[in-house]
Amino acid sequence: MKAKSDLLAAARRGAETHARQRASLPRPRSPRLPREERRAQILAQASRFFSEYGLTAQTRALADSCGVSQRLLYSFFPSKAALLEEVYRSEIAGPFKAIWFADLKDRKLSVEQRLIRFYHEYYDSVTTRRWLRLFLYASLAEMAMAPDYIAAIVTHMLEIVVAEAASEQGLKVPADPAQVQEIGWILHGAVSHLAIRRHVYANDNPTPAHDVIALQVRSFLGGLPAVLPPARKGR
Amino acid sequence: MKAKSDLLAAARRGAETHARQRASLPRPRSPRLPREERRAQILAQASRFFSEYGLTAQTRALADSCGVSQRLLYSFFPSKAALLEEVYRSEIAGPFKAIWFADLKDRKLSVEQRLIRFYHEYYDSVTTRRWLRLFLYASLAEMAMAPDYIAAIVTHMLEIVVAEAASEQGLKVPADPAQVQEIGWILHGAVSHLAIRRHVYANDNPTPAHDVIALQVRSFLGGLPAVLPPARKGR
DNA sequence: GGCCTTTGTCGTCAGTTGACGATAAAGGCT
DNA sequence: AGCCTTTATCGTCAACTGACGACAAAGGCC
Repeated sequence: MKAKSDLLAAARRGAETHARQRASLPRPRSPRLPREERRAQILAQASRFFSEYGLTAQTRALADSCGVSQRLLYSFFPSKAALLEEVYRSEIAGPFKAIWFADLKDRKLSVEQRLIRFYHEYYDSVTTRRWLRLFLYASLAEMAMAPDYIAAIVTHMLEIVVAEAASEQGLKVPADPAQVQEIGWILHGAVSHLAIRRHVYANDNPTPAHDVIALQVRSFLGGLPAVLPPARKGR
Repeated sequence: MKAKSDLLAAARRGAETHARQRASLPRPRSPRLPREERRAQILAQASRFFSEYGLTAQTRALADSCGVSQRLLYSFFPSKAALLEEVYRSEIAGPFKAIWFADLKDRKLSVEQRLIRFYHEYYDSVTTRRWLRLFLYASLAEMAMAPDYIAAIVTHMLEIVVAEAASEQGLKVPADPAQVQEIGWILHGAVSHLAIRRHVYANDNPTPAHDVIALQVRSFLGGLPAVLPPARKGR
């Protein structure tokens, strides 16, 4: 059982800290870079790093993984908390593409085609290992941003999905937005949970994720008449 | 923005450490308890504590929240890692009730009734805030138990659910168990994600959880013909 | 080459943090 | 009460950890 003894070490340290210290190699000086370039590099590495080892992982280990001294971090970010905020801001809302809203409403394609295409892209570019783990770590630590993100973006998206699907099948959308959202969450939750299973629970299944998503979309659309009433008149 | 400055403090410490130290009150001596009783009490508090503040929260803060000295913890558990293992073992597989397997196969009720009843109980007694947060913290830290739990229990359960639902609707179950599981995960993932949203993302929606679950079950059953082929012959 | 701004590192401090040896308080037993 | 086993705490150690003042190295510019 590898995880057992490593659990704390992995969670707290974050990486092979001290690897160099122990060997007492003084670490080759990092080449001079323009300020913004170095800052971007550190930020990029920080998201990888904290997404893997958690928000409590240490600044020394992060600096090591960036190949710079720990002190340098503090010339770009006033504190670790500020760095974490920056990582979160740049990584969470970033990958969401505005064009998806338009694509979801594009009636040149069937709703099934639109949903499958959308969730394929969503799964590949939003719910990546990195994104998911950051989002979960931040939510668990009660940085109150998960609700913001969900409220601002996903909620709107769910309503579009349900409206389009209902319209195509001649079903009536409830007046209560909370009700509409929970119906949209049926599909969105299934896809999100697939990502969590694969990226966080490491529950691997040989079926390709894209095939599973197509399955989920078909199930959702097939089940819609069981949860929505028929529309009043013809349309 | 409360979360900002508290983020690290909350994640690392865990509670109002030092509250007493600062006030320099010497903490009233804890009453003598039988060994097993004290041990159970500490274990119970430890699950509450670590589920809230994460596995990296500190033993001193835990001891404070138990009302005992930090040293006492080490007379019951050889190390923090051992304590965490114990917490995990006692909390994760524990709430799963063997009787659910039998209830799911009880054909005196419709599959819809069985699934709604089962997932109501599952939601209330397994995917609690405490359970979920522990499970997520442990999975993120790569204690390799999530796969164990899923493999041992959930997988079996998914196969029963799909078999029962398919049978009732005269649908054929694929020979490939991976395929069957992914179909079961459509519903299980939706329910699990509901729990994550409410307990971890703090995404509250006025709709009662039990109503949402009923909705999810109806959607799943209604969508089944769209993902499973009809059975070969009559049954 | 000398100067000077910018970039990066050293070394250290104060507060933590897991762990544990030594010791004290409880309370049962006689 | 005196003794002894069990339970609980004190005090401390060594490693860790966020933060930062002081200093060194680059490299452009004249």
